[in-house]
Amino acid sequence: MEVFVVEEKYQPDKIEPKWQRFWEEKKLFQAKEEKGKPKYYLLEMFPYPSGKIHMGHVRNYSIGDVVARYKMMKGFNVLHPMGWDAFGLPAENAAIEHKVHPAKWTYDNIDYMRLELKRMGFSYDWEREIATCDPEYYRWEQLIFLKMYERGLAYRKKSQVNWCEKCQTVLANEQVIAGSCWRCHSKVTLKEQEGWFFRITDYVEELLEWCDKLTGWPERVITMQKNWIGKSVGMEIDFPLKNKDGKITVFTTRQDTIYGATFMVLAPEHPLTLKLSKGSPYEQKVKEFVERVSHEDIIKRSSEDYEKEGVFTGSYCINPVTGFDMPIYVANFVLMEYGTGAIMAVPTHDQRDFEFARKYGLKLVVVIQPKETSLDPDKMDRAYTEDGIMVNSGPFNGLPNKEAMEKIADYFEEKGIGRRTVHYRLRDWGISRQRYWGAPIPIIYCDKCGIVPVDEKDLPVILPLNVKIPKTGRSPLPELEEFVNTKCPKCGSPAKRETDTMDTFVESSWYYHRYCSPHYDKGPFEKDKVAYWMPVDQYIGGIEHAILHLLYSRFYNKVLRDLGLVDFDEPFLNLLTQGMVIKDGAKMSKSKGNVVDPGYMIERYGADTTRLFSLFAAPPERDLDWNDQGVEGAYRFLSRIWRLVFETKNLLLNATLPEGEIKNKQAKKVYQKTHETIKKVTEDIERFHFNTAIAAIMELLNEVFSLPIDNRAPDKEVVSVLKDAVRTTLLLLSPFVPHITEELWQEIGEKGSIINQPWPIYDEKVLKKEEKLIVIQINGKLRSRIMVKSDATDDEIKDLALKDEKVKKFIQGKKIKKSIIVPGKLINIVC
RNA sequence: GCGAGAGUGGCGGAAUUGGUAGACGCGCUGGACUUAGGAUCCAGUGGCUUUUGCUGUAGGGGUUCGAGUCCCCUCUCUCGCACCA
Repeated sequence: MEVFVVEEKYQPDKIEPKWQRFWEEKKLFQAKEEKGKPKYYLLEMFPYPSGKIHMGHVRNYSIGDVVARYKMMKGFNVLHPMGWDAFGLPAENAAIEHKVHPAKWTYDNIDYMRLELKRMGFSYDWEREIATCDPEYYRWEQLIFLKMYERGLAYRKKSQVNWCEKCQTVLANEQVIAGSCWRCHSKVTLKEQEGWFFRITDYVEELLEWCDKLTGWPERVITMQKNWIGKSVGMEIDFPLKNKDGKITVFTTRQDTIYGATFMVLAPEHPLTLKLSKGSPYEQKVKEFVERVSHEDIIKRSSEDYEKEGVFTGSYCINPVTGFDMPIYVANFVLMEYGTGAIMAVPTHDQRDFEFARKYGLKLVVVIQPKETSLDPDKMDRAYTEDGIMVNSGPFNGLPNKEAMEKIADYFEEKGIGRRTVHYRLRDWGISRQRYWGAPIPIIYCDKCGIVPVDEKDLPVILPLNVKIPKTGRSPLPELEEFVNTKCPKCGSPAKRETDTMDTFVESSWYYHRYCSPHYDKGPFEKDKVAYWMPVDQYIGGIEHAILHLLYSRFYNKVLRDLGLVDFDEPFLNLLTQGMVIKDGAKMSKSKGNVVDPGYMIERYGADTTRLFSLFAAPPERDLDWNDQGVEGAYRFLSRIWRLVFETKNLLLNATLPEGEIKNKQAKKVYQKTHETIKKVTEDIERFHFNTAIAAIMELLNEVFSLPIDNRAPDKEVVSVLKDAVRTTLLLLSPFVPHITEELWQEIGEKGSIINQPWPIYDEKVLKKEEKLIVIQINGKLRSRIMVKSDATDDEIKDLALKDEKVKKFIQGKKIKKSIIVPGKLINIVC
């Protein structure tokens, strides 16, 4: 191709703002409920307005934008909203550090980040923008809270809670990651405190069951949710105390081993622990032990090398099936939170019990024998936890232990000493936060009437803004008399408001419903609009919310369903979890100094290049390795397209599209490649392989550059193929890089926005080639390649292959045993 | 420990159902144009090798006409849960 000097250079800063303005003025992304068009609700996890967008956002939202724009071109009615998860701690910390009010800090950040997102050219319907710190948002959250309270789904209780000293607040179990605070990573301690809970455990079975029906979710996330729910099926069994009234109830999943239970172990927090030792010579020791353990933090107690220790309480209980006197111990490895806080110890068949028994010289009885060998309790060096045949187990002797499980359960239920039970690891969701910057919990405490919900007509309970945030980080609300002091809605006497605020995960549990009718002022959302748009067809966000936000949202949606507000079971049909953005082998972070600022990238290379690189460098689920030279490559690619259009612009403006058979060989090749690319890119976008979709377009462009174009004596046919290829390239590329494609679309004389164009379709007929490349293998090894007619029969292919010079050389003097032909691909000759 | 996923050139990554391993991009090498090149264009680029091949997808074994892909064993890494009774 002849090279001409191009006056116009690709300068993204000149075109990007122009098109962003154009989209906004034409309201191209405003979604309306429309019958006759299939709806598509595309949602990306909304950001916390921390100040600036980061590369993780850029990646998440670029992925989403490709899907949104693609679906629009495919004829879907797309809802693609954006908003702000605007309550939360960093606003308070900023207030302390910079002496600026959390509200001002938050809204300033929102203003700045909205600008940044707009500079990226994302196709959001900004009319639907919401900020969760807006009373018009959280008033509905408070209303839902009241409905939940009415139904007993929100309740107050005193319990051992996770306390983050740095954040000065309570955390839900899901928010404690390996003993540390999910937000600030500092150590979490246990604390007795009263607070509000959502009864997520009421929905535990449904949440678990639906895990298997969420076929559009990554397996990984499903597994994590299942593990978190932690269902285990077993029995509760009663062990009567010896010489005392009462019993100890244990939970076990191994009732088949009960004949081998030789001692009992209680959690230090178990109510019987101190009682049982009272008055015995062991009382003091037990007290000291319990005291010591209770001061150890969660991290230490759950660490791998935590030594298993215990103390004898001085009491015994009786094994209900063997009559054996079981000494009762208290030990640090038994958790009060799980099961009943007491375990029957079977040292022969549980490794922990085994170690404990050896340490304190307790009795071992084998009750399950492996098939091959015979276990001797004195010679065992570890517990036997596999399956086997029951021994020393009275009426159950000789049975395989798996079979005995049910029989023992029946037997215990008949005798009334045990019952089948199911335990879950999932606890109720603690939503009280002792922080200021959150939605107030709409509850009033009255000395006479007790806990009284705020009247619905008095909502919202507005978070007062005229406060000073104390340096300690403690909430100013309890000291704020004008907020705290109120009247009891029931009896009218002076009363006090709840000063805890809600966990910010409550806001994010229903924002996607609110997007459907964001300005509705008669309820949380308009039912028919939610019915039209929901559920979310595609949700995109980080894997870090695999449990937290995604489990809470599933729960919340089910609550809304049971309140009669929505009529579907699950909020998110399909989920895509994108990987982290990495630089120099580590997650981008300020402390590591490897942060790439999107603002700088946009300034230097433009939004299109930034988007293109973040989509091209890795498939969405994987971590993305940020590479500055890779960005250059993306910019270079866009510059090449730019140049191609300007070099051929005059030809394109007057050209027609290809018609009929194309004679020029090279042109025909490009024409076929164009159609192949449409097919490939369409399929790749559908399965979220954006990197290979972009690679395919790059290939097409490389092919286009091979066209024999003579600017002075242009060949009509060649130019028509060029025009078709350029148009197609722009259309296929537009979801990835919308600005440059809009600009060039206009340059080649096309009318209107490219987003309003239908997605290109390929012609099956064009894909059919007259000749195909057939690979020849001999004994599975590649030896030669031949071109054969597409309609060649197997015999013809075989003949041609055997005539091939290279093949002849390899099969010389050998007998051909057989040949395998894969149509259109290869022939393998076995000899 | 349990569960899930992964291991492919110097690098990011392709190979959708067992059928040409390394698409595409980065980097690198050589060349062209140039006062210059960190612009652009052309050619090359897994390793070894007498250009004839041999070898190669963490390692070992297997199934198959044919294995990166399926099966078994081992190693390494990442993530999640972690004394869960």
